Amino acid sequence: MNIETFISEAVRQAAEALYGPLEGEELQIQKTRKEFEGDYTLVTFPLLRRSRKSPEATATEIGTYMTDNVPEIKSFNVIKGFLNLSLDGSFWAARFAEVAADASFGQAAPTGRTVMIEYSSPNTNKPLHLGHIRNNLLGYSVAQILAANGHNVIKANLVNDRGIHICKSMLAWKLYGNGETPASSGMKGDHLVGKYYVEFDKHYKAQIKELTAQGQSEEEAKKNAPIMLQAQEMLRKWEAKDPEVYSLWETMNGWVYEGFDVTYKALGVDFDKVYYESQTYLLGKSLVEEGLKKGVFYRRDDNSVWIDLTGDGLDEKLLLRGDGTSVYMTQDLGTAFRRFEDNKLDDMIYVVGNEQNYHFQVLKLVLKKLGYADWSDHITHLSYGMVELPEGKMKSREGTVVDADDLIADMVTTAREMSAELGKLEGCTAEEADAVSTMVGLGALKYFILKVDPKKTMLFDPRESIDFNGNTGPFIQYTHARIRSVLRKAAEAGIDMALPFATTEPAQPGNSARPERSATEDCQHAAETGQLLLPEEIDLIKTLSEYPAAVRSAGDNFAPSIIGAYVYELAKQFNGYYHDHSILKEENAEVRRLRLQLAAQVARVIRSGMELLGIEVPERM
RNA sequence: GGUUCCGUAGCUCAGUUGGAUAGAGCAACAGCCUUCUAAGCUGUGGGUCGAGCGUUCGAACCGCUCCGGAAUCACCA
Repeated sequence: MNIETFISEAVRQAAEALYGPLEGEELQIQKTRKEFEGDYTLVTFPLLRRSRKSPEATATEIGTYMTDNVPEIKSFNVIKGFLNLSLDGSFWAARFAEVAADASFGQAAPTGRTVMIEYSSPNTNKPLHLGHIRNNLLGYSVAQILAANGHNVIKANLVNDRGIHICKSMLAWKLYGNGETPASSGMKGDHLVGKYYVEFDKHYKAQIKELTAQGQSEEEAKKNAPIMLQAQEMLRKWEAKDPEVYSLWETMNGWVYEGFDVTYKALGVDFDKVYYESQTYLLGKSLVEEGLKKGVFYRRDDNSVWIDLTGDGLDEKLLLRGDGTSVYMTQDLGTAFRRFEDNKLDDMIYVVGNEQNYHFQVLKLVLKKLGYADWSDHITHLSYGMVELPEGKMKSREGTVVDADDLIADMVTTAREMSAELGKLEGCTAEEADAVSTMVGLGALKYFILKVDPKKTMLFDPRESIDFNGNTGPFIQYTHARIRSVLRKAAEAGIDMALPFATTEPAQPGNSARPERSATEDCQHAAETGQLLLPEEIDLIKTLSEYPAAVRSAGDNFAPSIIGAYVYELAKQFNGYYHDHSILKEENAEVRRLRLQLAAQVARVIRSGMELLGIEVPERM
């Protein structure tokens, strides 16, 4: 049952019985704030023009009507214009039974919509860094969240494997590499190629210096540096499919992909489709022709094609070079078009940094002007903020880039040290210690990044390692591990765990493992006899039942941070409960059973929520 | 200059379509392990929600104007 719907319908009926038909926006219902008694609150101000009474009188009138007519409403109180309604314990018991019995809790029914989400999109000339980590984690998590919202999700990666930057690495390797390979150097492929990209830049700068010393202007020197001219020559050869250049390109890209695969695997992200720009960069030209025909685009004297967007507050934008070759926009128009057609997409999401906001604004506008508004409207640029260091932006030239592989390794090492220090690794095999350190280190990193609203610029200070206490991934993982530990102990002690709502199958007659009462009856009985459902337990049930709403909201807003906040709140709340109430030592078997089940459901939802963030949770830590 | 975005505690961040006395974590200080894992729990201090107008019964949230910061406005991708 959807609780919010239930409440708002009940309130609507009460209000309409008292004041006649209402408009939609006149009913404002929200969760009651912690500091007041009650579960849900009606804000009466919008109703006053109907009731023609004071806020207090209106609230009291509706509250009285509801306690008299709605069995689930136990009591109410009025504070200023706010009507706080308290639901009966058995109501929450029934909700809990529903949650426990729902094997796919948090997973929405299929919507039939197909959504493609493109993320990662690396260049093949250097290894991944912290910025890519944010991109990958966001992309993967949003994909998980959309799947949980019932969509068919296609995870796509568009690899930028061509262009002058690739040639720079290739050329530097050819000139200075002495045949070095990942195998010969023991270096990860992407790092090796990245090394030569840096090497290129070093020589390039030296040559510029030399040329300016000879009297050339800086601009001339940049153009005339021999190494740059050679790189451009190499690009031309590549485009002409020169066998030697092409083969080198394939080899070096192969190294990079091997390296990326390792990083992706470490991050726990994957893709359903990988596109290579070398195969798509010629797309989009037919769309340009179409635009010219429709008079949306125009051709300049030098034969280049443009669109004038000044009427929309933007600028004039180039769509095709004078020599007929594509630019970024041409390609993106083409790939967008092809993807919608090939995959029958309902939505297309690009996880790309906010530095490209303008590009996507233009992309959508151009598609719209071409008459593809139905697609344009279903393109979302999931624009995320940069990750900054205390001294500002990461700059590869200044060596302030935080390398993805290094960071991951550091996090795992820190996790291991911390675990050892706390004595958590005693009695563990080496494999277990590895597995837990990896889980916790990555959990800390991922949560740290995903808990921040995607669109905000975020700060990362490499000098202070990421926290493991407080609002962190390990805190949530730890809560899960503690619950699992309790459940293990219960099983070992042979405590009755065969709870009817612990399982997905309906109770079978003759299945002796199950008690005779149903879950709901069990809870209700307990609630009636006052043995179960302490206020803290009701609070936990309330929070548990909000999980689907959190999943929905995270999906609507493409915001893993909403899941993060939810799971943290749940874990925190459970920790307080755990501290105050013993589960295994509870003597009343019925109460103990419910507490075990409550703990089990909290663990389940934590696991499920963390899965949406791409974070694993350990059985012990 | 145009466009887009951001500004909340010393620091890092929440704050769901406008609601009650603005919340967490870190850092600081004070407590809690003979008791299901102390990576935990409890308490204390800490705020002109960048500023000012306006809309409203009610604004951190909506509108306008400033101030401060970021990105972008390439025949790069």
